[in-house]
Amino acid sequence: MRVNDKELYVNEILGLLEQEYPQARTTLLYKTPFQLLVAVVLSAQTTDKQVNKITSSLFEEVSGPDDVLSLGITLLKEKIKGAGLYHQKSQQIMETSRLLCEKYDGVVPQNRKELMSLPGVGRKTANVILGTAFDIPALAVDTHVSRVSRRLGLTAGKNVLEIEKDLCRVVPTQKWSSIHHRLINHGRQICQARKPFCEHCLLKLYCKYYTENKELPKI
DNA sequence: AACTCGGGGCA
DNA sequence: TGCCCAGAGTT
Repeated sequence: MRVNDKELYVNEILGLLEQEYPQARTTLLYKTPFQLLVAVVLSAQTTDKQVNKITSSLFEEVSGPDDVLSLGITLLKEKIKGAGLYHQKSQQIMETSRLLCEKYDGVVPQNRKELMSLPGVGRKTANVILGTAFDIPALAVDTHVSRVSRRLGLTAGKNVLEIEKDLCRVVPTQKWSSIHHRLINHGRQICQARKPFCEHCLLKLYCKYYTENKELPKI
């Protein structure tokens, strides 16, 4: 497929996704970049429903890293109980808050290197923050995005870096944060790993696994 | 690339 | 019960 055809193809897919998911905002609750950071850290191995339950009360008291410090590790752990892996996450959030206050004047940095130096913040979380809170072009590739991208033939890569690189070539990154949420919603609601609802999928004619009747990658 | 970490919701 | 969830860190 030529590059122009590929762009056309991607634009058609993005148009259908926009039609399916008109609202282009995150399902995660947050008002400050720091709250987004905490919400994304909590979301590992935890359903967004559970994350929202925790953050809706936590964020009444916590809006910046200094609030976490004054809360203390014991109360913090108590408040995020219910998230998966909350023992290590409470320590990571505490340490990250301490680093932000001491080295970054309490402000969440706006570049990937510094973000990833914070405990609990990996490449995916860093890219979500850059793209969503700061509107900086950054593609956050998680399991849903990688699965949907592979099924639609937007990438041939398997690991996240390859997929991120492939997507950068075909997706308009200035609109990424909205596209990101749509790909995720599609992956969670329709294009599920084990039981995809292909009959309800607006994109099925673009899916090589559907049209070629191949076995779906189940990631 | 494989492995560990592990609370809670849901069938 | 068994499976899964908007991952990161270490080896």
